[in-house]
Amino acid sequence: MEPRAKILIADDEQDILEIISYNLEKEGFEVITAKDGIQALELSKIHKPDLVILDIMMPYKSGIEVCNLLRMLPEFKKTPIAILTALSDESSHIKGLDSGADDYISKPISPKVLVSRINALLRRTQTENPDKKPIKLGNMTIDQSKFMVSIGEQEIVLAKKEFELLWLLAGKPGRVFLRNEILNTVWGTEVIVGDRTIDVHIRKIRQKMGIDCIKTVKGVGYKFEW
Amino acid sequence: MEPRAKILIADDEQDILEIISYNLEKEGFEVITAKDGIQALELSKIHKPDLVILDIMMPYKSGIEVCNLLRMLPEFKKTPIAILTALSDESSHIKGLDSGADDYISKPISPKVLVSRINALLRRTQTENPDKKPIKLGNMTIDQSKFMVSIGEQEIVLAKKEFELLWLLAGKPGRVFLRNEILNTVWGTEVIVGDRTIDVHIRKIRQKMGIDCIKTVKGVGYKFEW
DNA sequence: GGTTATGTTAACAATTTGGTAATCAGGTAA
DNA sequence: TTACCTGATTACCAAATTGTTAACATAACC
Repeated sequence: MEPRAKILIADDEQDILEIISYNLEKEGFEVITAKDGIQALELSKIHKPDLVILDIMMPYKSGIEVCNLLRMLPEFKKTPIAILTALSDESSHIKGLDSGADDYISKPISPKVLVSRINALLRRTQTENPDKKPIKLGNMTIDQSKFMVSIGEQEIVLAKKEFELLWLLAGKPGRVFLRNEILNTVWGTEVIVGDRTIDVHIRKIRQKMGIDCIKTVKGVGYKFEW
Repeated sequence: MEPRAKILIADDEQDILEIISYNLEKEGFEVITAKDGIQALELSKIHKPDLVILDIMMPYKSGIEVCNLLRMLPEFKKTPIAILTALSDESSHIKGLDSGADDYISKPISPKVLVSRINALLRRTQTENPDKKPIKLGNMTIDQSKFMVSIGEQEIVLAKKEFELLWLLAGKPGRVFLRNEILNTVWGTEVIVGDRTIDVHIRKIRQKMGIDCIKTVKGVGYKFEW
């Protein structure tokens, strides 16, 4: 498995840290743990995680304080931050969101649900962030930062979903992506869309690209082939 | 549309069972209902559902007990299990998640929301098997992730069933697969197909491959031999 | 040679996808 | 606000592909 995102998680309960780490690592994430607010801040600066999960109740600095401090650093302006808190504590919920956190997760939470929320967060920001390198195949370039595809001199503008779909397929040319995989990656596990949605987007991409570089594997899925 | 998942739902309230069944069947699911914990267990063993929904409060065995017992059976290790419970009952929330359930759904819930959570659960688990390593034998490669067979430079395109059949046989070269084994693996136990179906597919594979690498073992089955 | 299992072919059934247009949802400008 | 965009999704039917069956031919085995 290719390394996925780097996640920093801060909580003062060792048990929680272990359970969450275990589950995230199983999913292919790289996990960094911190056991208090100060450590969370320091480790964040060192490791530059792609996602930060902060418990509210921590020694020295609360999750909310850490969140606020991180947001002041330019490199964490856009990093997704999730705040963990006990179910009951409604008032901190509000504070948490005010502090610029992207999600608010109440404990207890099942590992699977946690993973899917993390995926959702990463997806949300990864598509907005101009941080990935453009894909180049022959005279074609797919540039995520500009949200643009060019073939030779010609520039093609794709809509968001179209681009995400193409990005996914072109990321591993030749590999067949099952319809389910595509749904999970581009649309996420939370949203439900009909069967034909994928086809329509594929069609639009083909139309705009002019060249048929997306092959249908009937009954299985789609693949990109240059 | 190919039949979708088989869902077992257990609740002691007849009304709930009916409402949920109705809505799930309308969505194309096959629904099995159980009215207590014991029945839920028995019917699960018989029908092997793809997803199990358990109410917490049930006679004889609670949903959590059933969940724990199911998880002990190898065939239910990975089956998604959702626990249904009344909104108020927070403590069971925790127990429910500890019991290895994949989702926790609080009643009351609208049919639409329920359906979408079921879809999410199914999708999450149905995709988990992305790519296996390609089979390589001499100059032949069978790559499941690319859904492609190549002999030397030549690429051969097989249809879905053809590929699955070849994948099975080539997975253990030399081993003879009984016709029944093939049916169970490629077609599944639910579908009934006639005798000649396998032969026809075998023929198509032989035809497309050009080389006869599938040997007939008369009265027994087929084997792959390079 | 008779019997049985498999091979072959073509027809048919079922499924999947492509294409088009309608609808929905969210944003933007007058 | 309203009217008007654009993108996303759905609906629907046509077209293509795939899967299955049936019927008959052929080969293997006794």
